[in-house]
Amino acid sequence: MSTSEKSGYHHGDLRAALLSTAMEMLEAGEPFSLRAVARRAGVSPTAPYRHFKDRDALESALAVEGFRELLADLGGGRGLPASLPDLAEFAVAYVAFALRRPALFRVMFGKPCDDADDERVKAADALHDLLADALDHVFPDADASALASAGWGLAHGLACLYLDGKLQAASGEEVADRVRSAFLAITSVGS
Amino acid sequence: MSTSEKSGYHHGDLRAALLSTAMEMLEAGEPFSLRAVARRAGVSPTAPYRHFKDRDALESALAVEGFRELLADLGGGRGLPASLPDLAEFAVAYVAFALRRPALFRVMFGKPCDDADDERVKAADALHDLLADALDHVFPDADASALASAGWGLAHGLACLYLDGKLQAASGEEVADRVRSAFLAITSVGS
DNA sequence: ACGCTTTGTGAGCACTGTAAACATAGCGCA
DNA sequence: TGCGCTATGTTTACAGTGCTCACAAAGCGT
Repeated sequence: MSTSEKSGYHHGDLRAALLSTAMEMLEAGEPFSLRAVARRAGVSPTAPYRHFKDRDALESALAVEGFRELLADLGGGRGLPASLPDLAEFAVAYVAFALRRPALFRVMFGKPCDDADDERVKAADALHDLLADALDHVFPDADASALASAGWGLAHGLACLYLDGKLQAASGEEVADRVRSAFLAITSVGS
Repeated sequence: MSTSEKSGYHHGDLRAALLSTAMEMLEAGEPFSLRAVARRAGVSPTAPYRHFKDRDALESALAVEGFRELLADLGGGRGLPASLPDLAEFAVAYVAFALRRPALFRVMFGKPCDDADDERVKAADALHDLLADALDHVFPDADASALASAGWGLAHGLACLYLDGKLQAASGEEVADRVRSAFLAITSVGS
């Protein structure tokens, strides 16, 4: 009641409605367009422009939400990792997120980050910082920044490659196993 | 002469012409559409459909070419890497390729691999195999497959993150340094 | 109660991908 | 040599897209 169906003409909270229907379409795997979300939200094709400058602006907003969820996925119920295997689970969770919400993941990472969008930049930085904290926690003596980039890069790269089918695995479980293996393999290479 | 301007109506080798003008547009950073490449090739808007089923088919062909070049970049003038630093240079070269040809890189990796396109699948596999060979060469005792995935993932992830501005660096040199550092950091973490 | 600002609507433009019917020209075969 | 088949290019057309602009409705402060 509170967020919807007020009168007929004025929607009440179109912005939120647009975001959530857009998110639904993303989850459903439907290709989405500004017009399509407008249609589905029961509103005229140009109404979204009152709330989003651009198609890109809508996507940015979705991406920000995505970053929030990804961060929650990584941080939530886990606390800072304390060991190498804990870090591997980070990577596993990252890839799992990408595979569970492929379209959203693509929106988050598929195109150059719009630097003008502060929220989006901040969200990405938050992720990097979380990684850096985690790695600094496990390896206090190492170059935390380099390690954070490496960790993020590894997780992100594997996510992309599995998402695009460049690497393949039969099930989600198998993906998790392989990501774990990859992570442990590359971190135990220095003899 | 041999590949161009025959009569007026029949182009001679439109397919190749379309591919190369599309590639040029990609390199120039212009957003490309089937119609646009047709226009630029001096041909009617629907002519490309005689040579490519789809927009996707054109992109796949470009991607295949991209994989060829990436492989050449990685293999050429280097031979199989023999040490960990050699492998780091692999990653550096991979990321450098992505930054030097961003649009092409996005075409290669930006969307799910069309499994129906054999050439494209084969090209991607070739890359993975090259990596696996290299890693098996440097670490004969390790799980080559896991290491290859990890190495590819790391390089690919860093490429994406720098490309999207999620990680930042002032110059190409700095990117190279950071990629090297990241690679060396994560491979020397097991004490 | 009046006007200003916010929010939604409508028509319209330039563009895209794609399909279908048509035109041209080169090549194999009589 | 000439005839027709097929490959290749053209035209026309349609639905869908992002986006702009002029208009309409509704809520809010004075």
